Amino acid sequence: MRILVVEDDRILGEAISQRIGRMGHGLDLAQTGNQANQMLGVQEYDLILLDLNLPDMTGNQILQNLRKKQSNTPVIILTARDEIKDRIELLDLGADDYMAKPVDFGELEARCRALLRRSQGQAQNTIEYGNVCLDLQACTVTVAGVLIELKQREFRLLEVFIGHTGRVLSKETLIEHIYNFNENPNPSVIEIYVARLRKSLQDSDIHIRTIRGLGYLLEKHHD
Amino acid sequence: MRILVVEDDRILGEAISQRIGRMGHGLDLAQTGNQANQMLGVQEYDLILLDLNLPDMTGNQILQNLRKKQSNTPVIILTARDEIKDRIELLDLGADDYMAKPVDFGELEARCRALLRRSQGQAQNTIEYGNVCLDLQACTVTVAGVLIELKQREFRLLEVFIGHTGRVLSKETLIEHIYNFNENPNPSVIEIYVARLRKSLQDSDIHIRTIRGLGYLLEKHHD
DNA sequence: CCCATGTCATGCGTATTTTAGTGGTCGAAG
DNA sequence: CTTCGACCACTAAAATACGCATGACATGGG
Repeated sequence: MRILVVEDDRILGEAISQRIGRMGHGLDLAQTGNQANQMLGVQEYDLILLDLNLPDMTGNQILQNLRKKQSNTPVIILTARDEIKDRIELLDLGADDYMAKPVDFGELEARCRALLRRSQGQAQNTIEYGNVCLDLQACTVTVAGVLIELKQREFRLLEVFIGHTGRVLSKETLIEHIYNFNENPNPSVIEIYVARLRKSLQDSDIHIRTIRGLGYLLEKHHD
Repeated sequence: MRILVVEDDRILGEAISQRIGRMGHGLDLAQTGNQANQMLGVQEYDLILLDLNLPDMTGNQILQNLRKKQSNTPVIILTARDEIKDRIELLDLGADDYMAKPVDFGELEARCRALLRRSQGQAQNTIEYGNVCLDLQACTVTVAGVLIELKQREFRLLEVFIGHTGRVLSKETLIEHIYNFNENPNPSVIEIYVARLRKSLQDSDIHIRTIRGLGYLLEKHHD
């Protein structure tokens, strides 16, 4: 999962980044509205943490901008202001949640988990597809109830696949979801991880179909 | 949209119901945990407002119960307690949001709207023409509901045809649409792909008519 | 320093795309 | 009505791009 943190306060931004980073997600930090908009133009995110008070524009504008593009990435607002009116407006604008500063990191993590879960169309902390079950918190995977070992990257890849079932995912798209902005690996690394994932999933009833020239597609097995 | 309100306090429950009802949604009110579980067994809801302190069981149990059934209906918790710990647990249990009592009705409405929007927002990106249906995300095509296999180029070509129904498309135009600027294939490749597409579409109710000297035209079949 | 993990480079096999070539069809002009 | 030329359909085979396996090379934490 790939998360954008928009926060001008360097200290707070870094603190959040660290915390989120430890959850094992790809993460970008924008310190101005402009920067944020640029990044949003280039990259699709799975979650956005948005500070309202930015030096160059209000979080409001960023949010409007985002929704205008038909994006439905979940957004959590961070705000020092606690006037209910504003919050309502933001929720109506398309924010999904908000938190008042000072931020309680534990709660922030929980809310991130809840929203990420929802945007994947699941309301549980484990995602199941076929006989494969991901535990997002423990970062473990079971196939038919048997625990299997996945490396971090493999796990994240599988997470993206299961979160986008029914969609063909190109190597580029997959890279965007499991790498940071400043990382530019060769798209062929995806081939490697797909290969490893396939090996790990060979006893499961799902498999990754390659669609030549387009990407990969997660499917249930039907022999 | 159909909403379940679980709230034992009669006054508050009615107030919420009225308010939500005015948003134009169908609504049921449960005053006990048992009642709630019963209703959840019979009816599928699009959103649940759940009071934590019920006479016969905790909201917790209802939530667990719900998630055990693989339901991913969004849930908003209503709670008088405002200890952060509890809230985190609930979010982790699969709640999507919470509000502290006393409830601000404006805010409640806004949150409901946000969650409903999100759960609806999984619109499918498909184009239909006749009995042919393109899924742009999965890059798949069905004819009369049956999945057919198309190569990448064939798919793109069909996409262009369906996106320009009622227009005669010259080979040159088609090439411009499915090739990059720097690629300059022989215009006759289009003939090949049209031939292959025709073969794939022979069981459909659309066909590609040749207009000699001008190009091709996608039409619905009428024998 | 060593091991675990992640990334990259090479070469091979195959699926897809493109070209080439042959024969067929259409339509206009004689 | 016939004939001619241009355009189109179709097959087979060549060329290419793509994906995969393997192993070598980085990197970073213990």
